[in-house]
Amino acid sequence: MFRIFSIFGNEFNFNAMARTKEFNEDQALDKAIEIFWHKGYNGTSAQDLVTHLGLSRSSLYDTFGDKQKLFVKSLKRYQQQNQESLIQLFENSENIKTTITEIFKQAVLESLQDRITKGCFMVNSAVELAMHDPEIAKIVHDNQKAVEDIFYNAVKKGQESGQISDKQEARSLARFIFNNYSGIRVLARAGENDKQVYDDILKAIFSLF
Amino acid sequence: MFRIFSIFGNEFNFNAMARTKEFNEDQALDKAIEIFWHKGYNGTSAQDLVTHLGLSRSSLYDTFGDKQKLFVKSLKRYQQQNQESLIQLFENSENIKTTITEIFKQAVLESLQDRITKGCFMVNSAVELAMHDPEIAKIVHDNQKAVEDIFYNAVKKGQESGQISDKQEARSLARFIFNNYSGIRVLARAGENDKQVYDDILKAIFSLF
DNA sequence: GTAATTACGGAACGATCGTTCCGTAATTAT
DNA sequence: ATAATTACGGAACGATCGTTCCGTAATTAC
Repeated sequence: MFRIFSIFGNEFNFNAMARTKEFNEDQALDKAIEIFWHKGYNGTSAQDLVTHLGLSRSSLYDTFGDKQKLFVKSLKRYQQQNQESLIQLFENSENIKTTITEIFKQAVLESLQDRITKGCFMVNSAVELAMHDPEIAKIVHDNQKAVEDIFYNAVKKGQESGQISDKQEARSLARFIFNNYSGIRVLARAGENDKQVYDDILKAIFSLF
Repeated sequence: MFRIFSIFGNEFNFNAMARTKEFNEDQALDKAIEIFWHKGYNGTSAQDLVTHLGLSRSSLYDTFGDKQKLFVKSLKRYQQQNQESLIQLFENSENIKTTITEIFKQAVLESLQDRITKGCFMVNSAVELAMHDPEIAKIVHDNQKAVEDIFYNAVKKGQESGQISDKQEARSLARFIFNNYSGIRVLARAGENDKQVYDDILKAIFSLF
């Protein structure tokens, strides 16, 4: 920090140093994502955060402000990470339809593998908080639009290259895909672990295009 | 209440009467459904319940046990009500596919009309609680199976009468329909109020069968 | 070293949580 | 009227909530 005081026309420069943080902020945020994802906002106590993040109450509050601010920062980070990996998947994709099926199959795999099925942090937050917290609502809505657009661009590209049937409008298909992705994540969160249920849904989805 | 005491071989019958409840238990449950649906389990305080149900703490606890028991009873009642109305819809249906579209259109209407969009109480509870409360998980899972079966029977009937294409397996289609219904309810809970988004999804869904 | 600043660990705060308890009201058979 | 029972209103409980505060540790320019 660097401060300048001016007293009676004389300037004094103070360049005082402070103790360095003993933890990495991004790593702490990743831990916060984990526990908020698992337990939800209301289900996660300040003590849970202290324990799971491994830093003291004061450090936690000094760094992130309060519980709501930490949650918002976690959710935004999660959003950004997922959005980037989604974009990358389509950038490296040779066949759009195959990539979309891979995305769904991956979601199903996660649902079946995870001993603790967490669903989707964004869907969970939407259901728990969007209605009562405008800031969360905006993040959820922005995410929806962003993901929808990523699917839209992918579908459009797929239709132009003939990989995807153009019987459905690209925008409609993108929204349809997003909707089914949400549904599957809810199913996972609800603890469904019968692979056949997911496979049946995927079969129906991908017979559409 | 009726009690029998036996003292030294003599039986004494006591038939003592008590004050009558000033509220209707089912009406109170409906109020509980409302507020739990709106605010979620963790978001609803005991004071919220007292205020919204209009009865005292003691009456509330005497009647329903505790908050979790009241929630379970509310969710079960909601499940039963919805299941019955769904069955009735298909019993009175002349065209299965039309009825299914009506169900979705109704969900969309509710999402757009409600000033406070509550989504679906079952979906909300699944996301918030199924993972941490086995009793809720069972209700959610039973509901999923029951609703899936209702759709399955309806689809099968529709396919036999030629109202629904039999290109899709009935079981697969039923699960697909359920999945999209969940998705739409999440969208509503997230506050989506652009009719075009819902219409696009419905268009895609119903082009499948 | 000293001064200045920030990080840390943990105690402590007031508020709210879900729940219990108590005194009184209501009800009806006796 | 009395006895027996349950319902009611509201105060009160201990526990936990999110948050703040304080004393000490660490860091670096001077």
